Amino acid sequence: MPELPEVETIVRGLSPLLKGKKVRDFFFLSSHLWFRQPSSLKPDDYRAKVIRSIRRRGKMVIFEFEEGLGLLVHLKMTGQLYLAEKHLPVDKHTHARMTFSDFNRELRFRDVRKFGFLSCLQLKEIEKKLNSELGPEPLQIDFPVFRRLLQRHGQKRIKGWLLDQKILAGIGNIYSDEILFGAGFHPERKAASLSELEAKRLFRVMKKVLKRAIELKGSSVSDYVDSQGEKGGYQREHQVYDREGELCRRCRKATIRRQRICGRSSFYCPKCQV
DNA sequence: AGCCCATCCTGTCCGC
DNA sequence: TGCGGACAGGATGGGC
Repeated sequence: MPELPEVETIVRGLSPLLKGKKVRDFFFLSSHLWFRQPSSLKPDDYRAKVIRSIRRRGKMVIFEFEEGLGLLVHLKMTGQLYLAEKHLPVDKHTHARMTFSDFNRELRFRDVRKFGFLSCLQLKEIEKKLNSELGPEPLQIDFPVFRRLLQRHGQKRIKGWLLDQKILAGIGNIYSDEILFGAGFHPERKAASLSELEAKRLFRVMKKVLKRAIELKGSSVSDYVDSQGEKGGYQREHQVYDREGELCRRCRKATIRRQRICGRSSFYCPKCQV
């Protein structure tokens, strides 16, 4: 599932290649993608527009075109956004394509489970939506703000706290489990139960895990590939995620437990995480 | 405020 | 070897 490190990797891959390129054609291949998402613009409106920038906010990708046009993309669990040679055939899971007049590859949106979306909106509308739906970026936040957020939502369990996009934007099921293992906290600990020192540890580990995952171009579980169709490498460093029944890599005594917490499969070491 | 559940969707896996 | 059912999960919305 593309979370912050995966989406960051995609954006870093797309940005240098697509910045300044002019759209030739943009079209949806699946009607569900068009009808399920509110849009104020039509795909045809993007014709001949130049891409000014591509950026990430939380788990979302934002394309900025000239004249205030924007495109908001969320990959949810199985979405893919990548560049492909135009002549390569599209399969039934490819739902949108964008071609360029000055680039020999095309941008494709593919999503097996159809949870992801593209939203054709003005940049101003996108900004408004992001500001109302997302909390701050985990890699930009400073410790005092982080601590305040822990206290403000203190009754939440720490796993649900990390997963809540309104509190912090970009962390999903894989990284919440890896961060909690790294910091040594049981996923059901209440956010407000962390002492100042413990909060600092969580803060530090959160940044370390996310940065390392970006270095390795994300975790390839499920369908994740980057903008060039390549897999990431961070899954090789997973300590707990999807390791149920395996030996804990830290204590070498307990085995990793899997438990449904906050509506998600949660993996943790019962000995190392308290 | 926060928890739980259902919903969207389809490929995969398990048991018979 | 095949079939049916359970399961996975990001975000949302409803009910408690």
